[in-house]
Amino acid sequence: MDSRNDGPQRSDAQRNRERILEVALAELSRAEDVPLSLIAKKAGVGQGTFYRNFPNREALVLEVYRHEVMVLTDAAAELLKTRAPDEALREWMEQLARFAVAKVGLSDAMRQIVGTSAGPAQPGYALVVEAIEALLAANHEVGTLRPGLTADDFILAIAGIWQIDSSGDWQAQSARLLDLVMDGLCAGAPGPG
Amino acid sequence: MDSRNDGPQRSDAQRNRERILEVALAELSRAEDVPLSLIAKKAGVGQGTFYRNFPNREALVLEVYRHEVMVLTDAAAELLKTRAPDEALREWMEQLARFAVAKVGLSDAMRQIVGTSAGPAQPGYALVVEAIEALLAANHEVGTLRPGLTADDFILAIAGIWQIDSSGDWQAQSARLLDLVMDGLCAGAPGPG
DNA sequence: GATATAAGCGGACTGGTGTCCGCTAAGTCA
DNA sequence: TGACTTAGCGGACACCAGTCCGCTTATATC
Repeated sequence: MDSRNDGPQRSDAQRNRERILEVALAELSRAEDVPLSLIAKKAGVGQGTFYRNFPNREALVLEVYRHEVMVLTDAAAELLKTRAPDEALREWMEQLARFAVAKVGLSDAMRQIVGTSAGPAQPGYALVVEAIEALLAANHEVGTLRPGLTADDFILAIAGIWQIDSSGDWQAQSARLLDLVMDGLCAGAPGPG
Repeated sequence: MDSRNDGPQRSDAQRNRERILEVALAELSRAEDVPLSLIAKKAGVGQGTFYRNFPNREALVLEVYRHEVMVLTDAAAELLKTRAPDEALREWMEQLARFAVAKVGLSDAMRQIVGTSAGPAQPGYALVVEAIEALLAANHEVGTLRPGLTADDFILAIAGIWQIDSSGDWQAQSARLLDLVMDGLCAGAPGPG
């Protein structure tokens, strides 16, 4: 445990953190498997500083893609305004799948994070869970989902998304997976009323 | 690539491989995250010998649990003899889930292997795929599965199994997951005839 | 048994993750 | 502006995965 809880940071610390993120975005875009030590060096900070900010690769990746993650979570709210809840859910899952295939590094991070109790601690991860909960709540409201389904259940159900191989025919593969999952999610739904 | 294809091994080589597996079983039972170098040392072989036999941790784990894996795949055939195909499938998935929770190291290995093109190369993995294909074929025969479902689809659908946290209420969690997946697998099934 | 040969050995080495801890300098208060 | 306090720094370090290559020795052949 380090001083990562609250209170104002020292200004140099904040600058360092931002420089790391800047460099990380650039480097991770070039190759997913850049050594973290290289990112630290290019950002002009020591190993210690780097790891104090991002205790492991997953934490860094999640933070680097925070912007994209926020786009995704915003999309959930948007979809709920413009579509029926079940369509919104399905469409959102498709966006998620596209995202997973495009950002392999993020898929790796998600595989690591899902199913560890440390998961919800990640601030970026919490956003995704919130978006999911909103989607599920809207669907439960109108009775298009099986009863008792939680966000955790949902996350496990779509775990396959993070495993799809981006080479090969991922479009067909993810479509088949999502069809199947969607059917599972909706089976036994009480229906409207 | 090394001489891992066929032909008779030298006797000392075979002895070494067996000693490694012996030690690995003991060590992995004590703790899942034993350093591979320690296993090599305790088996009295060099790093080179170790890695020639097992190019990475997953390969070793898969081989160590080969016996258990074979029990599992045998169970598939057995279930198909004694039950209706859909019940057999469901029961087998439950065995798989129990297995995944019990052998955390194997879950880690499976997460690594699923979704990489290197997966099917693992001999132990191929056995599991065969078992799955038999279960699916039997179900397709009697029309209890959605059409066009392949073993790959199935593996992705149950990917969540490898993510279940063994601490916490994994029984309820896996039951909910399997209910959901099963409904998805069966949705749109043509039915008998 | 002596010889040839290549399968197999094993440990030094590379490169990466994550930790530790003595030191530096930013913020604070007078 | 100077002294004090401590958050934060950063690089040496420990440890592990995986590779490489000169050497050893099991086996085949005579």
